[in-house]
Amino acid sequence: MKQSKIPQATAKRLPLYYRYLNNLNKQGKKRVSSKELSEAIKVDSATIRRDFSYFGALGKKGYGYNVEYLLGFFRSTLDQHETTEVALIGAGNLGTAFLNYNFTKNNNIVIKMAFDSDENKIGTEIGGVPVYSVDQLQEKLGDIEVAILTVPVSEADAITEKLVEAGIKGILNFTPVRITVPDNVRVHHIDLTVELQALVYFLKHYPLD
Amino acid sequence: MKQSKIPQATAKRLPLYYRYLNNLNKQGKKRVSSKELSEAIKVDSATIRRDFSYFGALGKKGYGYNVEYLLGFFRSTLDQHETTEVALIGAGNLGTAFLNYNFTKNNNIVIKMAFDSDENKIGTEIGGVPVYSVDQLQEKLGDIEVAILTVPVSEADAITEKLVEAGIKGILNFTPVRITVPDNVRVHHIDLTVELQALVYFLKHYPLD
DNA sequence: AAAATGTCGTGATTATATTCACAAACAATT
DNA sequence: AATTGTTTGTGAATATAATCACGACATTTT
Repeated sequence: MKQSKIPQATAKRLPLYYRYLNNLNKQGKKRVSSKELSEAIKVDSATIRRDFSYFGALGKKGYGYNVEYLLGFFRSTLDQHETTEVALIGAGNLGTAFLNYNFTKNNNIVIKMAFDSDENKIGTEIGGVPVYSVDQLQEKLGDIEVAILTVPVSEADAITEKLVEAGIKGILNFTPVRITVPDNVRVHHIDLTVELQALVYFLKHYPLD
Repeated sequence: MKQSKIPQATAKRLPLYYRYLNNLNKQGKKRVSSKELSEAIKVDSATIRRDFSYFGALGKKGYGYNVEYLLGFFRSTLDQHETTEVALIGAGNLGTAFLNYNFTKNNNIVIKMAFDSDENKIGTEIGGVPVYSVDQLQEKLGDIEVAILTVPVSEADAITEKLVEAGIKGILNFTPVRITVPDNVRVHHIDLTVELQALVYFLKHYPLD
């Protein structure tokens, strides 16, 4: 389970590789080179080869990589053979967008349940996902370990505390709040305002022309 | 305009600093230390001091940073004194979430218009933002240089081409497609599936316990 | 079967980012 | 006014990541 020493930067690219290999496979492509991959996903070809090499010698010199083999390899590396169930907290606009999005298409990740505090939403289904009251977090979560957090800023800290109590191990946090969690809980922040502001900043200060 | 040599990693943190300083200022706080900031936004205090130092000596030894001064400094650095107008393409679930989100609260970024291909949406307003047909991109965009791309995968490449033709310089791309653009156009990718998969991967392979 | 071509895997190099650790400067206290 | 405590700013060290560049080997062509 812990074959560590794979650089984080590499780990973050794995899902990207996986998806593109899936596409190639569906198109019936049999082989692919690091150069081809590079052009498609905009990652330097040497970086791709280096990334792959952390897992051993997956390719053949003068030939490239066998799509099916590589895909199978990444499928098991990314644990795509088993389904990962996640919960979504906060069925507002952004949350609803997720609920209507079919993650399962290419990935074995599925949103199993959602939580909200709006009486009108509790008890209904959104995108086929049942919505429970946030008060039911503890009892409903079961062994789900990953949560998508799309609640308003004002709720973020309180809900986070509840999630941690209920045994959540990973949070994909879309609120601007830098939530505080114990050391054994992993949080990835996606801060949409920050991303937009950063893009604007780069445009003005790092002209590409 | 190009005071370059500020590391990209630093630039990406600026909006984060800016928002937190804004909060402090609203709370009436007069001074803040790198240590305090560090605890709030989960960035090492040495990193914060280093980041700030790229802009000169902004603090006082033994005292910390003056909130109001620092805020003012970042406001102008991040060009927050002038409004940046952006366009949103694709008023689906995710797009609608953005349209209902008030970026302008803390940031002078505003979504000025949206584009969609759904006849039922064209001509309406969502979250106070007018929705036009994607066929009107060229004529309506005006001098808007930044676009948020929330269209389905199947549309991504075609729309991107139109955006580039219409003079867009920056794209915040929420589609899984690694769109191809000329060198003078900047693209930031936010790939929600990849983020979720990466979080799951880290949980399984990089245990924190 | 020989030559030409393509492509990997990786040692070495370079680039970028983080963190340590401490002198210097100021603030607070007595 | 002297002492103590705080916090910056940064040189140096370390860590992480990207890129170069080429030997080795498989494939393809002639």
